Amino acid sequence: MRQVRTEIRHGDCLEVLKDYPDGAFQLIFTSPPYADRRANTYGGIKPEEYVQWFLPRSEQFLRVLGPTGTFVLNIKEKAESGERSTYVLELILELRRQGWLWTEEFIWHKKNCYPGKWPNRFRDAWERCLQFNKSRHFKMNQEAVMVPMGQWAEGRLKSLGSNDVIRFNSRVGSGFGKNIANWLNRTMAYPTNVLHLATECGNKKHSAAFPQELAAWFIKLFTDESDWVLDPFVGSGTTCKAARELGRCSVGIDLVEAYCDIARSQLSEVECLLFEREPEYGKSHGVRDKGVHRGEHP
Amino acid sequence: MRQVRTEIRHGDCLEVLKDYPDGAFQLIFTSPPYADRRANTYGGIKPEEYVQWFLPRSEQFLRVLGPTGTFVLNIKEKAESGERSTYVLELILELRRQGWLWTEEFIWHKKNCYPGKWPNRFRDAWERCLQFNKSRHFKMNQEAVMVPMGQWAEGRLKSLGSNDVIRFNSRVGSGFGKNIANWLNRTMAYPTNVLHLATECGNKKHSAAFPQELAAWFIKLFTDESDWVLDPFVGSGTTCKAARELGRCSVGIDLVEAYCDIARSQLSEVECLLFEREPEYGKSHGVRDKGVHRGEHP
DNA sequence: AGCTCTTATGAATCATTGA
DNA sequence: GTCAATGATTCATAAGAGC
Repeated sequence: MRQVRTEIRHGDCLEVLKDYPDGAFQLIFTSPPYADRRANTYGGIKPEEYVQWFLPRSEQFLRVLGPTGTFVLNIKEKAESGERSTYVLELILELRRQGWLWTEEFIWHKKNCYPGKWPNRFRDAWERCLQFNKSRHFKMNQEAVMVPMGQWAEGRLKSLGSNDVIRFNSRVGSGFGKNIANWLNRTMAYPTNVLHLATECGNKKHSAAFPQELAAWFIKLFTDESDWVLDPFVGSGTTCKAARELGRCSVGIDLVEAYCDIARSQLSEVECLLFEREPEYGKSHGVRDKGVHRGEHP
Repeated sequence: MRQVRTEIRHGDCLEVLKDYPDGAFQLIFTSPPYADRRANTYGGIKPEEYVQWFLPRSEQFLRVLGPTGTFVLNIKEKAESGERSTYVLELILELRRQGWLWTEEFIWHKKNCYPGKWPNRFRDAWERCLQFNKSRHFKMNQEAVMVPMGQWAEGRLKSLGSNDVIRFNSRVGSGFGKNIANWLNRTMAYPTNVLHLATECGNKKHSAAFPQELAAWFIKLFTDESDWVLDPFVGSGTTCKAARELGRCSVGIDLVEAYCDIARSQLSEVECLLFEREPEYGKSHGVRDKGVHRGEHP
């Protein structure tokens, strides 16, 4: 493994990103401050101002993203006076005008969503993960996120007894054995555009807006090892933590200094884990940077 | 149970709905022809013309919907030359300008989605069910769609077939029904805004665009018995079938005569089922109309 | 009756071909 | 070129056949 670099930068991504050259990143994954949420820390952008606040920043994203890169935006509009806000819809339309291709909308189904009961509304159990690209020909490693097949195949696999295994071992190449071999290869299936993930519970010191697995899924899908990942609203650092554990370099930016501190401390824990694991494999992973780096560009 | 009336009307809903008075319906549930889909039967509305095609019709929907009524639109944009179409987003924005409140967006997660493999896209496993209202104060029967909690209840609920649901719906208040009601209350939870349903496979003579359970869910949630339900693009009649089995009156409209015929024949089967089931409960359900009625307004 | 296994079939999407 | 039609790909269901 090559050296994995991780930078946590304090500041407004609109300004900080000017330090980075064109096409520096392969993936931008972020969950921006939602309109009127986290008002105490981010100043609470109003829904009607959200699009105009976002566009100059996404212009920078467009610049620093590589030609085959992907921008994934995790967002969900709130309900306000009985209605869903429309600023996310308007944002999608404006991002297209800015030059982005709106490739796909993934659904993150929150298996354990926030509890509550209202007379005219059920609990909100999903968020959008909007995929944008600069080109139709972007990098996508579909095999990296394959999942075990459903119960239909599961049932069939269970019924494969020792006879079948013997037959498989001894007769590969012949017609029948070959069929089984092909069939065994098909125990994994490609996922769909609906992701089922539970929100991480509050056992961590600082709850993240999304589970690390969500960031990890998109990182595996849209980057290779040593690629650079950006989270311009990094919060408690989940994206960078996921990137680091997957051997991807990353830059996380946050307006709030306290969040940057949290992110750095979380990343130090990752570092420890990596060192502990190393002896298991009996070889150096080349992880020499014990702290979290700052200021070195991709 | 009072008489359940079901009308299947042939024609363009834009014209046919002029026969119906203001506020005649409590729920409009429909899955309109998607842009560029079903071109052979519906003429295939182009994405860029879709909003302008839809708006005059939704203006009629707004008129015939009662003040506490709900309009649920099942729709999904296609992917075209690598991008998702934006006409659904634009439609939502235009419907708000027309006077609708965009109350909620439910996600129908299609457990068995269409297969396929592409280099830059996974299979599409979800559709939108957009909820619109005329007022913040709409009718919503949350208890009618409660779902089993956890595995223990799930196993027991499997044995509860549709007969039991009918029994539960129709006989709450009597001793037996009350016990069921109590038991249900302890083991049932409110659902979220994500619905997990499989598309019905081609075992039926004519495949519907959505499973009957999807229509039934919204009918139970947003109407009472004897309320009127409208599906202005009724297709093979799934909405009216669901409405009828739940004791709701309904009007289904379709541009294609052949679809109207299918819908009517499906409804005749419902009629037979209702008559067959009746002796089980030893009382009249008041279903006297053996055919499918036409022309009588709510 | 319960099982297993086979098979048909979808509101899909993209690349290619032909007008 | 731009547009329409066709083929290849693929997986969760449920009906149906066989034991």
